[in-house]
Amino acid sequence: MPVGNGTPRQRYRDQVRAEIKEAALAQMYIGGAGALSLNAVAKELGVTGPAIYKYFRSRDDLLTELVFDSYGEAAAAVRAEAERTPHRPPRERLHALAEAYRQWAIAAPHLFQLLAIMPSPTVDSPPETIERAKGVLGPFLPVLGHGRTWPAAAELREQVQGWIDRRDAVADWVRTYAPEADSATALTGALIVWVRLHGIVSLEIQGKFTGMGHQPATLLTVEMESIADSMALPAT
Amino acid sequence: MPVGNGTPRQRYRDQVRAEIKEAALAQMYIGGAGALSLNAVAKELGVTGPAIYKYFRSRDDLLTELVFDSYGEAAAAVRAEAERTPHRPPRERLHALAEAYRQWAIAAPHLFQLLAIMPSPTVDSPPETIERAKGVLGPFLPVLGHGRTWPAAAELREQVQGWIDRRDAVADWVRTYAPEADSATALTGALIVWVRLHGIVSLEIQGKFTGMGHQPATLLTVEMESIADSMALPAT
DNA sequence: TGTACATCAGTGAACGCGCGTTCACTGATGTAC
DNA sequence: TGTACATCAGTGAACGCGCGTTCACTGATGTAC
Repeated sequence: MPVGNGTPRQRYRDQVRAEIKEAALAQMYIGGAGALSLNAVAKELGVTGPAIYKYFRSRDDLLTELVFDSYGEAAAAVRAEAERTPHRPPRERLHALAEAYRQWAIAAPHLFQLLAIMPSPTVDSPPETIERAKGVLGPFLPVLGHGRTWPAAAELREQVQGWIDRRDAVADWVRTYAPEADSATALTGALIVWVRLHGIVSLEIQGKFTGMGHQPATLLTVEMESIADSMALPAT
Repeated sequence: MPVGNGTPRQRYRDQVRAEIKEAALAQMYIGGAGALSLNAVAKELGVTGPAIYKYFRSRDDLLTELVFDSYGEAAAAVRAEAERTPHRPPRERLHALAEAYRQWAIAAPHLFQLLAIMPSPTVDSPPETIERAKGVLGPFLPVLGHGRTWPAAAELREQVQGWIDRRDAVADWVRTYAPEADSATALTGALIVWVRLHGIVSLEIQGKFTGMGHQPATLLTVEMESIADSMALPAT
């Protein structure tokens, strides 16, 4: 969203839109995703309810845009970590990327809920959102491309390969992030990473680990190290 | 809940309570957990809203009881599978138990949401509920007790051991299900199983795998086999 | 620089909705003598 | 077996709430000549 460009009116519009989003997120941060009320947001901004409709067509529109932004932020967090140390060993980078995602989720649990937990019945994912989701897992692809899949994952790998063959968008996506890697290897690895990462982070965010005797970070390390071992990711 | 005992009045009460729950679940099955309205349930039963209050003190009470029941059903599904083939190799049983849990979740996605996904802000988990949750993972314990933890999991294992040492309830729980196993080994394994199982099943239930080129069952097999390998679970 | 006009942010009233919950009641069911 | 009484399931009206959304409006801001 271009803030700071255009006519004064346009700049004002962009700023107010941003303020609405901010207030909406603050509200969801407290009450959890799903606790979004346009009237409450309006009151927070010192404005009447209908005023919001000058900036967003509906509640769903606002929500959809927030989901969209969330993917962007998650992707940015992972990408930032990837760019921080581009030349470290793959094994080390895998841990770092996973932990970066986890830290982002912990810092912004309402955003995490928005894109990963919330059963969003009304908010369907438009194509652009799916496009954005690819950015979250993307940085993992070149890292995992340094490994290989293991025998027990052969069948899964075949299914993934079939997906790559059938869908150009998927093939392109993998090639964009990991042009030098074997696509099926990288994507199979990413699938496993995604599933394990989601398992740990979603349970942690929902507070299901409360009172249990382990540290989520340790658990995440064990899980990622397990993938690194299975895929024989280089440690140097 | 004892249906069929007591005075006629009591039996009637129990039956109506069951009907209310059933209608509530049917409603949540359609609209997702969180779409529970007492008025709608009452209408479904051909009764006015306030009538519900003769059977449940409040909406939250009803929800809490449904959550409680859900844990019971999940636990029953896993236990049933465990009792079906008690003498098979641990490796095989691990796969079977995990798949049984997955199948239960797929068959009753609203119940799964209720206990695993729903951000339940108002419905706190009473101690009895926690007690029930132990029944879901319990049957995994003796199976995993046949293995050993691996080097990369050493730190996690220590944390788990500390938890066992500090909390008698935890120690008792593990001992009940796996009296002959090393507690730390079984519990560390169960933690990993839980996290991976939840990762896959929650994403599948939420439809996040839609359009992707893999079968969840294959993914689950890969993940459980990975645990079996890491823990050197006997295959015979 | 000054005036006429167009744009558009925000208001306030209103719509219709469904929600959880309370309360005094009626009428059927079950119980005790 | 019959009658008096107690229990209690369910009703209907009402309370107060907040929600998303529409609409005609006013008044300030920006634009064009």
